[in-house]
Amino acid sequence: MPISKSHIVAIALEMLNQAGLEGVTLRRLATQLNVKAASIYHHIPSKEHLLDAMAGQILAQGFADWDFTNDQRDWAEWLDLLAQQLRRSLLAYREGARVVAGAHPDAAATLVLLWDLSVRVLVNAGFALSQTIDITLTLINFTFGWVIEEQTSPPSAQNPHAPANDLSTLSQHSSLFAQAFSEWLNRDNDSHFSAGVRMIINGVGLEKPVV
Amino acid sequence: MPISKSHIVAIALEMLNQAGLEGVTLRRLATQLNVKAASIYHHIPSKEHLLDAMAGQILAQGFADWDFTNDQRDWAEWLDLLAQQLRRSLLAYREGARVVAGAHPDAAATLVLLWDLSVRVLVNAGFALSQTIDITLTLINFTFGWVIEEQTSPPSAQNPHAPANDLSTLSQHSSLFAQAFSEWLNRDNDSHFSAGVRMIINGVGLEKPVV
DNA sequence: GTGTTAGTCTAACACTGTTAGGTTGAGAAT
DNA sequence: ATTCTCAACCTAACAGTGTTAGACTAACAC
Repeated sequence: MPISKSHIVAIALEMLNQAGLEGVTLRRLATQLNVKAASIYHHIPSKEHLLDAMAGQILAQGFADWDFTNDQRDWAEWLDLLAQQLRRSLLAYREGARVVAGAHPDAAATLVLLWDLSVRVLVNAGFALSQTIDITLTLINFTFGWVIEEQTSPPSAQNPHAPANDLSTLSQHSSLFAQAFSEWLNRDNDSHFSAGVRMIINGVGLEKPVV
Repeated sequence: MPISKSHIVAIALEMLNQAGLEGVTLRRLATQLNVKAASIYHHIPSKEHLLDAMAGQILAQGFADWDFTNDQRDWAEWLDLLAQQLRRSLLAYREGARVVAGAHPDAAATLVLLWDLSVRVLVNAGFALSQTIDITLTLINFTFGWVIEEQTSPPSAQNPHAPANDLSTLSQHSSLFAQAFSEWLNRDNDSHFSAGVRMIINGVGLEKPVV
């Protein structure tokens, strides 16, 4: 049975979760496919294209069960749903946010659907056209930045309950910061992210033109 | 005159702006320093450390003229200043946001100062301790996500006035999106970013406990 | 049976980060 | 003045990377 592009991408994503982004090499990937590295080029023109395809697949999987036609949602619920689902999709793979953010944009067909739907929902909710881009871009870029940071220092295997966050290394410097940080640690990452999303959505609400 | 760590980092940053992140290789860097690649290891233990030092330098330069003691600022002005200056610092170098976001956190001493100051300003303004982390993290992660996206597709040399943005490739798919996008293009990137920052700050304002 | 072609292979190229071990030269110690 | 030390550099190599050229094989079409 010959290998196919989708098969290559599937194995590459598996390898991404096991070995991380720098662990995904063409020779290792080929070995996993019972094939030599050069053969991959018969299906994919370059590693860059492979990463693009992986990014596309990550998003496609993350939004597989979505209905992209319903643009009559409440705008605030929509934005929350968008951010939460995007984060979940990126978290599904090790360094997923980095992979998707680093991919060529046209490789992710799912993003087109998301953008289009977001503009339609926001327009239907009464936002001005130009605002719809600002709002969606703000939320999406926030989510990418958040998950990239979230995924850079994953919880160690030794201590799975350690904060998956860069801040832990800073907390020893200032007592006030350390106090704020330790209090902040009482909630989990989901709650932290939701707090950020809530603030953004609340801010968006203030931009809504009165009808 | 022997080379030094700071000299290496300075040339590496120069090379970053000229050749991009993937163009910064130890052999090219050594050539630029009139030295062989192995000699760099006498001053820096690994490329990872070099990238960390570059990230630290990018932030140190971007916030060189800052006073980190004044924590009596207006909280909203402070957050705006933080976001704007952070973005400017990252934009100063090609792929600067990627470099800083990818660095080990403790490599950037400037971030410690920023975090500490931010917590103090927000506490002084009446925010709860745990909120100060949420707020600062939201703004910083948003800024990183924004600038990473902003720097991934820089304006081409052929058409310097083209949008430095991924969205351009999407605008051909949907007419409503294309319309929103073209209207959005009438403003420049600074204005788009400021709109995002403003929304976030407005949302933060709603979280402020009443005194 | 012959031709075509998809799919794989071997071999190599030009790189990369990194290390081991050798050379040089200047300043300190005796 | 001579030895010693050591920082700073060197050459050479290793193991790995993405990528390409060109040869082989097996299956299908006519």
